[in-house]
Amino acid sequence: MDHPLIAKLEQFSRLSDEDRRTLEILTEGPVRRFASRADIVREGEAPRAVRLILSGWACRYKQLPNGRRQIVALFLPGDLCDHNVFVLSEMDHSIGTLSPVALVEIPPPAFEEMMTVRPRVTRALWWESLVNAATQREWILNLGGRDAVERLAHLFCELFYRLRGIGHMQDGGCDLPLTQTDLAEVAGLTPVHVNRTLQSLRRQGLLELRGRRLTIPDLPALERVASFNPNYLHLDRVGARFDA
Amino acid sequence: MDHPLIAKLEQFSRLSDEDRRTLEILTEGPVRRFASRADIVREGEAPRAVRLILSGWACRYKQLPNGRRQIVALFLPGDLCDHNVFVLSEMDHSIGTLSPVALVEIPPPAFEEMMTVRPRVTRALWWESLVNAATQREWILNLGGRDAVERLAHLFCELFYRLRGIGHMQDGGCDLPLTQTDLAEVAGLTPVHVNRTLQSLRRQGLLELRGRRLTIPDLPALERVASFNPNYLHLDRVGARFDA
DNA sequence: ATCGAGCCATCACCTGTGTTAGCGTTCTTT
DNA sequence: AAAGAACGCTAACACAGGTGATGGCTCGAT
Repeated sequence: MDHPLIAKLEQFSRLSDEDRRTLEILTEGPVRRFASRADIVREGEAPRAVRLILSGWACRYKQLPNGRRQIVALFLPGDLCDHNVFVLSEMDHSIGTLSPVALVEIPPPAFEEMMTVRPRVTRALWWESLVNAATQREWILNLGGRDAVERLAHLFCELFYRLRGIGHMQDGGCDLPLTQTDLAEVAGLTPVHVNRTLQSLRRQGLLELRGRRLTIPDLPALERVASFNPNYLHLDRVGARFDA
Repeated sequence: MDHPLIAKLEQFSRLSDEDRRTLEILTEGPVRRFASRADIVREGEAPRAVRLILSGWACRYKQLPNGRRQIVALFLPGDLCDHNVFVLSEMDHSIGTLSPVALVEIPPPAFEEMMTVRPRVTRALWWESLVNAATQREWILNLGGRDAVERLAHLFCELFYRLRGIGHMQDGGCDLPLTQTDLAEVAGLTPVHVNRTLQSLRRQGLLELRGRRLTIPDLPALERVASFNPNYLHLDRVGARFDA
């Protein structure tokens, strides 16, 4: 398998062999593995290292006193849990897995040293954190401005682009470990209504969803339904990699 | 009036006279003024400088093709529009004013130079950008997990803390330039329902709102209604400034 | 002094989503 | 092989919030 962080950053800028090697060395620490549905960090704990997801799906989530849980971000392979967390004394949210996950923890000093010697990588990492922020904003728009059908359609469009960027889409399809309850916690809906909404998307031929496999037969159509605009992903070099 | 950025950063760490002077010099460029309801930057434009709000209220917003507008962040005096935007080639959202605004634009080189010579300020700026990210997450939770009453109550709690941090709360009250339509665009509601909800908050004695002035007579009560937890604002030094 | 534009308020009605409950299937565990 | 848990699906009903329309107030422009 290709290195997911390198694959991700190369969507933004071309990296030299030297850059790539630096990233490989940085992330070759011991691999930590987590079961599905386990917590990686909990709200209230002190942040320690920078974490890189190597495989599997994870999420940031926050819990309300009434028991409701809201997923506020999804982590896919190649995603970093914010570079500078260690400035903060306490986590304001938890990070948990949605499937079995493998990750490495990058020691902050190694991270900072790399920033001084590899400017192109540093710039690419700034890009990645700005894209994260933009994605958060898009989720706010999604929750505040779109109805259930548009909201789920938008989520699947985003996942399509993000998974393709790390080479996880094969012929319009991907593995989707999320349950309908997970989707509900992402979309701010109830599981029942997620089910209704998925039925509707399927009936319209916008989605196939069998077992743990998602297929998007007609991405442009889905994008139209979602009023999806990928500009917030800032995929500057995408033409170089995916055009015919 | 005190320097709003310095006031803000001192909620996180104590700054030296030297640090303060550096920040003052950095932000003493020409002041640009905008009328109320004007755009500062538009989606699609290339980002240029780092902007610091000196006075007035502004917002990031995104527009849906159906005309709906969603405010995804509020800027108060002392707030910076992300440090590193200039890495991106194109804005994915617009920034507009909600009241008359004065701001300075900090040239990126000056910014970067400061980062190399004033580590404590740099750290404080990291803190500020992490707090921004945390606030975005909290807004996602707000939209996804809370009903209209809780949502508006939460917003007013957040504004209380943020305004207090920059010295803009006087005896439990502040000026609130937002119209009910603005509140609707923040909270993902219709203006009509915002009106209903404000009535309800007023009837419960949680809020006074006359003219452009907001008073919160009983913050703890409002916090309870909102299930507000200020941990996401990471006000590490707050005890040093506001305790009796 | 008058006009018009915002803004706040209110009403009646409608609809998207939540709630509760139940059933069948598939996976896991033993 | 059996039992239980998790998950997907459905249905009937309830309600929070959206829609559209209207009136009154305030305030700046003419």
